Amino acid sequence: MAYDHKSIESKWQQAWEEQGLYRAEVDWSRPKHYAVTMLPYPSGDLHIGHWYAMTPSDARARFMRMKGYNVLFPMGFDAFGLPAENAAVQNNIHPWPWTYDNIERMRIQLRTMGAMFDWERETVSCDPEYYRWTEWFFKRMFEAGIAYRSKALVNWSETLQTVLANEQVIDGKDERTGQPVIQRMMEQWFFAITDYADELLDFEGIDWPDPIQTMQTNWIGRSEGALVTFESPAGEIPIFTTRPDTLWGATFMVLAPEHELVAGLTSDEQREQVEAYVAASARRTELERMEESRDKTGVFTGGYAVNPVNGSNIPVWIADYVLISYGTGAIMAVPAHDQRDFEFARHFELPIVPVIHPEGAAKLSEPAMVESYVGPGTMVDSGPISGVATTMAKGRQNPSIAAAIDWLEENGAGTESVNFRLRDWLIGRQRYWGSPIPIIHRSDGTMETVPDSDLPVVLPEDVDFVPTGRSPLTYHEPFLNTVDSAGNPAKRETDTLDTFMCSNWYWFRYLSPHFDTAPFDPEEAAYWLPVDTYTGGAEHAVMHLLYARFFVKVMRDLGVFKDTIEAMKEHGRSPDGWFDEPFRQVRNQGQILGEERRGDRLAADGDWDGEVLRATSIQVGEDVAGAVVGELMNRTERILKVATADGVITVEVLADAHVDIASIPGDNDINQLKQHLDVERMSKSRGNVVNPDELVEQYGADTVRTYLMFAFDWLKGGPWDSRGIAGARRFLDDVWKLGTGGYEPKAVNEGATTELRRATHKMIKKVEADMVDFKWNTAVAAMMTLRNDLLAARRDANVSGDAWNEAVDTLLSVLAPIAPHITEEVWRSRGHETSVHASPWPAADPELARDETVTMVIQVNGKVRDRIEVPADITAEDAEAAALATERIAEWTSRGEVRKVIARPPKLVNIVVG
RNA sequence: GGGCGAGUGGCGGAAUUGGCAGACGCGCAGGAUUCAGGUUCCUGUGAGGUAACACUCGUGAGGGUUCAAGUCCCUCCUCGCCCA
Repeated sequence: MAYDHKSIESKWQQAWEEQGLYRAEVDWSRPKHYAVTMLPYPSGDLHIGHWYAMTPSDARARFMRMKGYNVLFPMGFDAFGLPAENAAVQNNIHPWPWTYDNIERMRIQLRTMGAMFDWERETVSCDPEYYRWTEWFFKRMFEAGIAYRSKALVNWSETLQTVLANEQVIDGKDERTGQPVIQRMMEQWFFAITDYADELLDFEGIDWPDPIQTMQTNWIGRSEGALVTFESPAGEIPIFTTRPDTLWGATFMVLAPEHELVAGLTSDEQREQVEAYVAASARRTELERMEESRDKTGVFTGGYAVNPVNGSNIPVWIADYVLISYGTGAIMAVPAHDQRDFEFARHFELPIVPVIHPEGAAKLSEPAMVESYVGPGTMVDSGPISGVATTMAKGRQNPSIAAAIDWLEENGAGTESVNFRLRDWLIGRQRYWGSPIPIIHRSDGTMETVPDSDLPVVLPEDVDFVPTGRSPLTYHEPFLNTVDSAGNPAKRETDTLDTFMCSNWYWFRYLSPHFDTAPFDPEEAAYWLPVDTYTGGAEHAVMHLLYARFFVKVMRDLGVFKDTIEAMKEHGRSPDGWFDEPFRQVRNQGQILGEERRGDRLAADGDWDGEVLRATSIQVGEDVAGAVVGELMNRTERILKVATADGVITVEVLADAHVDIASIPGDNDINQLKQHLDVERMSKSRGNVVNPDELVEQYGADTVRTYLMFAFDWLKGGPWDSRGIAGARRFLDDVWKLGTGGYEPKAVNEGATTELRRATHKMIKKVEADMVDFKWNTAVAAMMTLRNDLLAARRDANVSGDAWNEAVDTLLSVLAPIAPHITEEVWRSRGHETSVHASPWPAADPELARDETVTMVIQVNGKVRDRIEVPADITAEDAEAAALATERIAEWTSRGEVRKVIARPPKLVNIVVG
């Protein structure tokens, strides 16, 4: 019988579900493993990227299960968010049915993966049963002062009289109505994530990828320095600086245009200019303002402030590169030692006063400076700290900074301070399709929370999605109008929560999705928490993964885990250190890109040098002509391989060749050829979208899973190649035939039998190590190698039946996590009573896996000159003697004197002959 | 501009972390099976070189450390991500 994936896969998916094979239940007698893969947004179609993310995570969970763990691997939907609301506005479909229809479709698609999801624990974040607790968390955070309202710059549409989300603003205009949008300070909801900044910098005890730790650390951006206050007629201007040692070189100040003292500092002569500038910067987003390539702009206010270190009066400017949301919204400018300040000073002809004497160089002279000096040296013209050395070190590690901070503190001019780049998390969204914020605004302007018994505040369903740019909640009177606790008329909060808040705690809800007295059941939590392995895309490296860490620390501090900790203790497990971080181990997969396109048509002209064309002219485009015309296949340095009608031609591009690429305007160079090739290749443009449903139909889920895990380095991803999948299918066809075809030994050979057993046990060891490490491609390669050994053994029929059966059953066991259906079918057909997925992981016997002899490489002066078979336990002396004794080596050693012999038994001997 | 990561056959990718470069697969070529195509089965497949060996070259470029470098160090080029 041939391998028919269709009947097998649906049969086993149904059987596993009926038997509840993947239902995970608390069992204190067994070790647990809680595996979570990032839950999908219900866009309506499962794409190949979902398979690439989820099926290896499933394989890992299955592997852990076979290793003896009680494994929980749930699935859910992150269902609030923008696309549903856009669909509502564009197609007049309410987000509710749109979302739930999509979820229904995706559930079916997800089932075709054959993953071990425990559907009993499914969680949907837009379900009132779920967001009741999202609101509850918000309430606790509000009560604890972690959720608060404060002014922030927002996108404001004067014509619509509404705040717009960043995604709604394109080029400074509302994307729907085209009305202008300005930046305006307004009251917004925040979470005080900066309170946890220091703790979030600590990754002790968790196993996360280094790049993520680096990204989060940079994102938090801790910098040490001092807070210094400048006096001005309009009031005190505090600034934060990382270089208080250069205060004596501060020649002007710059305030953000939104700074509250701007109006007070502005002189009458300057008022018109200042007001125009403030209005102009309101039209720019923060992102635009931070573009460094932009020309420096700014306006003098006409006001002055006093530098506290020397009493000098320095001019106060405003410029939009200073952001109100960073630090204090004001900076001191030291043009001699800061490049941005230097450029500003030169542009506006402001004074530059050097205060660092560069190491081993002449003293800086202001008129001659063409850029700021940021290197080490000695402080000069800096009052009390003159003569102190300055280094490249940051904070107090730098003697000049330490001296300056000490002086500031002694003289009451400033204090040592730490500033973070991280800002508090703006969580309010002027959107409908999100979790409501359970706040009531009283008529006197104060706020109160909705009582727990009234949670959740439910989104009204009878809303109109008129494309006004405003959230329907803002004009839905029955929702809006309510009463406060005293019975007086009041208004509901109409902001909803950022969807990152919903995805902050979903793995807790999986534990008990229908629990109705708390966000999660402490009895479940005590057993399953924390999450042991969390997998998902690296695009969530900062936001989601940082917010998740923050949120768990908040939960801990709010005492949310109190009952869980009690339950844990009752079961004799120590809760210490288990509730500081959400995920003990995190791994990120790469991304699957669109299928490679053939390279572009290219024509080259030049002079032939043998087979190689030395090109003086290259053209890329559709209608091109030249000596060589074909598709660009590959490029290394100056060498191009071009597939022409006559085969592959090598073209060397001369250094001064003329390059013309039709799709890239202007002058082109050779490097752009490669870039162009790559960009085209990786484009996800229409026509190369990979549909997993079609692949499953044609090859089967097992083949798709195997191919995805085999063809890529999981951490890297890469372009899809539709041809390669045939190899995965051939492998499974072979597994089918080897497992179901029977085997009759003819002439049993002791050596061949031992070899097969050795290969089997080596394979177990290799696959196990690879699966622990998420190295799916090499795990599959090791299985394919055993497949090749089995094919050879069957052809020769020279291994014992026992060795054959051991090898086949082992192959099925280790392949089971990757290809769950075919392995189950073949496993059962071989007479096993229970599921392969409930069977234990095979044990690698180190005795059987050990090689008796190995191939030893003999090198002469580092080059391989001979190979011999030696016993695996050969001593260094014997290895050396054996190496020197071979005929070929004798030939080489006779040419000179043996100066040295390095023996690394049993793999290598290197003989130095000179 | 700064930080992190990467660059290996025609392609995807291996290489036990300093010890045989190219595992495994795709593709391609030759052969067998077949009326034929496909499937399947054998064999080969980094480049040069040879009748075949030998040998020479070869992991983006250049230099260095070492008995030994894809791997470590320095300079440079290119790509990707993050931050400015």
